[in-house]
Amino acid sequence: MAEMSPEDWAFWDTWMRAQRLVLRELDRGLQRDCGISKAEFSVLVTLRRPMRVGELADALGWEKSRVSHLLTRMEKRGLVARTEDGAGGRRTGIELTTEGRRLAGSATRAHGANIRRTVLDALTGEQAAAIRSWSEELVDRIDPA
Amino acid sequence: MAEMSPEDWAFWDTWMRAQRLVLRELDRGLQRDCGISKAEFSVLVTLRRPMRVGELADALGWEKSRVSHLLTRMEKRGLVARTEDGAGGRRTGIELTTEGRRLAGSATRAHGANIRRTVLDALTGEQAAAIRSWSEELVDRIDPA
DNA sequence: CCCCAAGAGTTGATACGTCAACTCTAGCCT
DNA sequence: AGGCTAGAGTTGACGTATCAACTCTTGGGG
Repeated sequence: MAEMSPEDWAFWDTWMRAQRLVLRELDRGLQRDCGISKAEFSVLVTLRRPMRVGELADALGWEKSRVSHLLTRMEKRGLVARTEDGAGGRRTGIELTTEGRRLAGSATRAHGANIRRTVLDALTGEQAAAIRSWSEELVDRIDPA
Repeated sequence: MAEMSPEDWAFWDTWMRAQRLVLRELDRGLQRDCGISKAEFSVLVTLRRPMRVGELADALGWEKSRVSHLLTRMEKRGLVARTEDGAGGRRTGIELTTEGRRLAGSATRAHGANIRRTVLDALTGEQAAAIRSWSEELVDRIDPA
């Protein structure tokens, strides 16, 4: 395991900086255009049908407790509703409200446009291929599940 | 401004997922090996000499208030100290404590090793070049300053 | 039938980032 | 000199992420 060279650090710093800028830019866009955070956006687009909390957490790759906290906040704003699961009246489920479904649609369009403008338009085909293959490798390596 | 195609979304989702995994992995490593967060690490390596808060904030590209909050927490743990600037007894400055300097060194080694193992070892030369040029383009585009 | 162990979900404590409002001081203007 | 303004720094409120501890229900053993 070799040491990090100055070039390695420069590469790393630049990448981290670009990442931070992109995330901040997109967060602000989503907040400005739709009034939601990126995390809330993820919930809106993932929750296409009624689900249990654990199922949603798995789909998002988040911890249950994070999902629970976020759902509490979103419920207060009328974007999601906690319901009963139906099957025997067992446990709680969650689903989008009408307002949540409406927001999911408009936010997808707005966020997509922001992504395209901020990130994808700056990307050549070669760069896209390199980044895709690297991303896939990283995901496999860190979280093979 | 074209719409996002399903391939665009797939590319985006994979990249975001890889990013999240990498950041989480490195954060945990730093916490486990050195007991500090990534933000604290950045302060430790940036604060090589006594500085003013605004100078540090500029060097890091962060908001002053974020720096101030973080310094408050780090001061409590004895990693940094708020001092007077000297020149005429004007304003407050900040500097690393002995403990902070020690941690800066060991954390740089530990964190560097984690970065190399987690990220750089998964990278070919071509991918590195593509990602570097893309990162630079993004930084120019979003934050030309 | 009663108890208890496991799984699902929630809650609380703590840490962090952001925004806006606030304090303090130095330099300037008259 | 008196007062105003600009810049530096801090603080508080709020939303958010993580971890651990907690509650509730269900299903199994005795």
